[in-house]
Amino acid sequence: MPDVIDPYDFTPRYYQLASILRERIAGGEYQPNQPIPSERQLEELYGVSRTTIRQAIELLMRQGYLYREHGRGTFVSPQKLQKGISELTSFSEDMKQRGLEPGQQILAIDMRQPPEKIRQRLELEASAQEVLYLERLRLGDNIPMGLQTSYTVLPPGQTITPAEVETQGSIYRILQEKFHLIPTEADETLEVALATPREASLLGIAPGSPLLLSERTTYSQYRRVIEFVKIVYRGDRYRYFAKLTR
Amino acid sequence: MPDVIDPYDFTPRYYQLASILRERIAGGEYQPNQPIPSERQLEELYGVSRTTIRQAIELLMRQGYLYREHGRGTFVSPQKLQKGISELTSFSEDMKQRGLEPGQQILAIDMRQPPEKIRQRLELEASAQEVLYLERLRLGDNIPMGLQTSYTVLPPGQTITPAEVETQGSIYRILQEKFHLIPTEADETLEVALATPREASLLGIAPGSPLLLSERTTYSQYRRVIEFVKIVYRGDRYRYFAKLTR
DNA sequence: CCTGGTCTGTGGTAATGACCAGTTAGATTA
DNA sequence: TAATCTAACTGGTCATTACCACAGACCAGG
Repeated sequence: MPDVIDPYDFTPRYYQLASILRERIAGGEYQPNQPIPSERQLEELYGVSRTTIRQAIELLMRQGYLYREHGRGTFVSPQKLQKGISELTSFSEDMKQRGLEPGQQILAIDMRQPPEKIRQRLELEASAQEVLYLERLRLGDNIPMGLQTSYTVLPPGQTITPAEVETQGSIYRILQEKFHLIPTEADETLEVALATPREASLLGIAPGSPLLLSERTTYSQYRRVIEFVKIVYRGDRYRYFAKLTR
Repeated sequence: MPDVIDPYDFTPRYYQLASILRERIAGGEYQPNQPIPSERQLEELYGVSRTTIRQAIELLMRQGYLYREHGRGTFVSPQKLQKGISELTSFSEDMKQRGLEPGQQILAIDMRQPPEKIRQRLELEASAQEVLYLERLRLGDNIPMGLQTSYTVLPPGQTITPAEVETQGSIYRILQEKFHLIPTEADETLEVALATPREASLLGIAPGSPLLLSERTTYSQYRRVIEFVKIVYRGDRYRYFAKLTR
């Protein structure tokens, strides 16, 4: 990434500028809680308009790199760089962020009519189409971390084969590459549950052991439900992170 | 809220416009998954520039009311209005959102030197100042929901009296009104824990019962740590909500 | 010594005009 | 008929100019 704006680059200028500033921050050139150059100065420095400058800065603010104070300036956030700020991630990405090698063991995969409760959460009509059912044991560094049950809504007439899931690993990637469906938003709930005998034996713990139960509904860029996922995590191995803002 | 932009209003025009559009959506005038007028049309309709239109729309997108598709239009999100989208809230606000009457029973309140582990999370120097220690039983509709332990950093020399906490209820409000400290960001972790005998008796459950353990570090508008809060919730009574985005 | 102005630099809001980049539907062409 | 092109939308990016609102420093007057 060069240090100047390239007008012949395809990517927007405000995006290029954001990358440059992000590097300056990462490189320690701009220190935490210290101001970066003012908008008017940046205008001079990089030969772009204030409109563009502000777009770049807003992007970096949303990403948590900068904060502003009216009348004072724009400052570098003192955030220790921490992965896993509550963004929408798949289990695979989640594990990688924690520095663990993601793995999985598929227990079931087929197309089926979802039960009534699930059908409602998928916002499907009663004349229900079949959805992809998938039950997987999720591993981190080859150790069972959780048991995941998912119902995925595919475009009518489409299917995903077991082979595809095996090789790709991430359902999200398949959805994106094959159907151009991009998960952009999700609602998640977390609560405590106790392991059933089946869950316990699969996870290698005693029945009745405490679990962290996550239920997630994922929406596409068109605000349609893509999937409903239920995961029970081993209570002793998993911790959930969230970054909240006001 | 009028249906026209008032140039003599103190509030920014893009904010006024956002309110108007939000009402049109709430009133069903703009239907879910249907397009709202294009940016050029809104320019005509409300007599403001496209710059302002776009700011209003971006605001409503961040709030989840609208989504856009390049080349097609701007559409109303089909989201059922749901409270508790992962925003930074206090326990009191949280309870209200769930339709429960928040209550509390203060078990301890004093100024003290925090233990080493806590001091690090508060990002305080070793020459540690005293912080406000508070232990409260949190109630929802007069039923124990959780046990909260908090360490709050006050400006040097300042204190908060038990009376203030009793009457105000919310520490956040006191911080804001008395010290102009606004909580703007927080990091939270959730995991499973088992009730100690003391926790169990306070919460009215059996020792060893599963709990949802939340640890939260809250930051001010100046990106300084305001407080560190640990809450154990009754596993059978509490569920955590989060809204994730990509 | 404090109080209240004023000046200057900061970000915040807004209008205008221009062009780029997807999407769609109707007209045109093979 | 079917494929293609084109024109007219949509939102996305960018430059320029102007003025407002807040913070801080400095200075004059009490």
